[in-house]
Amino acid sequence: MVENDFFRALADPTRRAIFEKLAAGSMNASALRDGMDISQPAMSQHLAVLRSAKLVREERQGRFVNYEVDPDGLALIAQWLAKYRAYWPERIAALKVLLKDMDQ
Amino acid sequence: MVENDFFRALADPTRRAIFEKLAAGSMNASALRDGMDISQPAMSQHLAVLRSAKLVREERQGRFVNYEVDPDGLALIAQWLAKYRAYWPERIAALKVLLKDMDQ
DNA sequence: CGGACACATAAGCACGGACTTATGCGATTT
DNA sequence: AAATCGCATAAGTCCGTGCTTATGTGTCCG
Repeated sequence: MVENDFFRALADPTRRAIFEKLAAGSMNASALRDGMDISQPAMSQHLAVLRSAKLVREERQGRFVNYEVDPDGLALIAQWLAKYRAYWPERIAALKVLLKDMDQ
Repeated sequence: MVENDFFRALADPTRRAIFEKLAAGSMNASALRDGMDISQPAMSQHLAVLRSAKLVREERQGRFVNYEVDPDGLALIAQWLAKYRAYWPERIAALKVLLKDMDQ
């Protein structure tokens, strides 16, 4: 189940912090670590979870692995959210119109 | 932290099933149970988690408690998603325009 | 008024998941 | 070629969390 993946992946605050950092600009695993007080294996494991949730994708560059945000995961979240657009508050009701394009 | 709440709440497949059921129509806790193979206390605990995440809200009716989808939670998810609209695939890029209304 | 009902809460348990230390594997450097 | 570096994986530990059984609280009905 795909939904299980991205919700579970983002349920962890550390992984959300990693994701936010990558959203500000792609970087490798070591660069992600500094300023985060997290061990190297822990970072590697978090990235594996984010990867399997399609929230992040890797690109090998020599002995470095560059990570960046994967739009696929965000699209999956948007699709999940779109299923419940009937309940969205009026403030963002205008979204309904546009999301019709997404469905087909 | 609010994000922590709704992501963690939806990370559990049983709670997502409950939420989907409520999205199809509001009902009380007992009605939610049948066809779900879940004990009464478990359902009550799940509903408490969904409630604190603002994904669901209750409305007491006599000795029954009617539950329904709370738009606030969905709005919070939409807001979170909006932060990363720079990475959305082209297919739903049109959303960017509309989401500007949501930010302000 | 007393019992049944709908639901919430308490307490205990078992399992998953996030961490640790240790090690493996490619790639680069000297 | 050997050492080092960047990262992944293995194995073990600890804690959060989802379940259970038991009980509490409030509401309806006979």
